[in-house]
Amino acid sequence: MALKYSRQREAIKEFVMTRLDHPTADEVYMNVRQEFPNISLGTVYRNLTLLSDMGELLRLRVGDGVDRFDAAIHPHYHFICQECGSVEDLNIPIMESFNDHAGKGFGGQILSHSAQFYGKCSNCLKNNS
Amino acid sequence: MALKYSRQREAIKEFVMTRLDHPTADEVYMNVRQEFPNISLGTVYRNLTLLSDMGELLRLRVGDGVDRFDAAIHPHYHFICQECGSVEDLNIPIMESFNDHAGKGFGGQILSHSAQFYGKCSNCLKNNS
DNA sequence: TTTCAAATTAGTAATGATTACTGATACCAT
DNA sequence: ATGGTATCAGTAATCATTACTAATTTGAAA
Repeated sequence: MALKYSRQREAIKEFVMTRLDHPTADEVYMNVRQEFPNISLGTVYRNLTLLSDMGELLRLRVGDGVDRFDAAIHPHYHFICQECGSVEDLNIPIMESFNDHAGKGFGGQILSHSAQFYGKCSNCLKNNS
Repeated sequence: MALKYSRQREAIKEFVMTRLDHPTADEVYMNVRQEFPNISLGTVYRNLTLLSDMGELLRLRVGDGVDRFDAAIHPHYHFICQECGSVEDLNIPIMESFNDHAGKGFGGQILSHSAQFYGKCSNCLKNNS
């Protein structure tokens, strides 16, 4: 099971890296299809999973039932717009002390956390809906 | 579409309220079936969704691909054991200032957040696996 | 450069969670 | 008691994701 190069995997990774939003497998599929018209959705999923497992991508689950993929692999928080569903990275550093804070009076051991922030993105604010 | 009483819905809500862990729809189904052997999984889902929409239950998505339901409807953080997958409530208050903190240098408007903490639960710590 | 085993692919079938549909039943105001 | 409608059980459909398989691609050794 030594890893072998594949042009499809390369294109998938390249595409995710160009995006600041957090494309779903289907969005990746739709776009990579322009370069590889016969690529299959299974190939996209397999490679996204592979790249995530290798730590070259982040698999993101923000609770909308679809997996999203993020080329920014450093730990960070996410913002989800309640209006349009868009997902953005937030630039504040991870609050490490939050782990200890949450562990007060808790019997187990807390090692990490993730957080999602909700509200309106700048676009939806502008269109004041 | 006035709401009508149903014994099934009552039993579903009752069951979730007795539980401190966060049962999935299937777990609710398995248990309510003891009282209503013919209840269908669809009925369980419909009522869990209805109760969540009415704000009497919380629908929880912690990223394991299954929806969980929580009778503790006040906002609170969750802990997920990386060992056994169990989900527990954390008793610390929501850190409201986190919203403003995260909004620094962000163009949109942050109204709320959720957070999940990961590690080992007390049970798995005890069995030091 | 040819060769060949192993990894990867495209295509498709299978899975698992959830939702939608339908005719029968239960609730409840009149 | 009755009639209208919400709810039900049962089942089919959907959606995201994973698994399977025969054919193709890769890359290291001959």
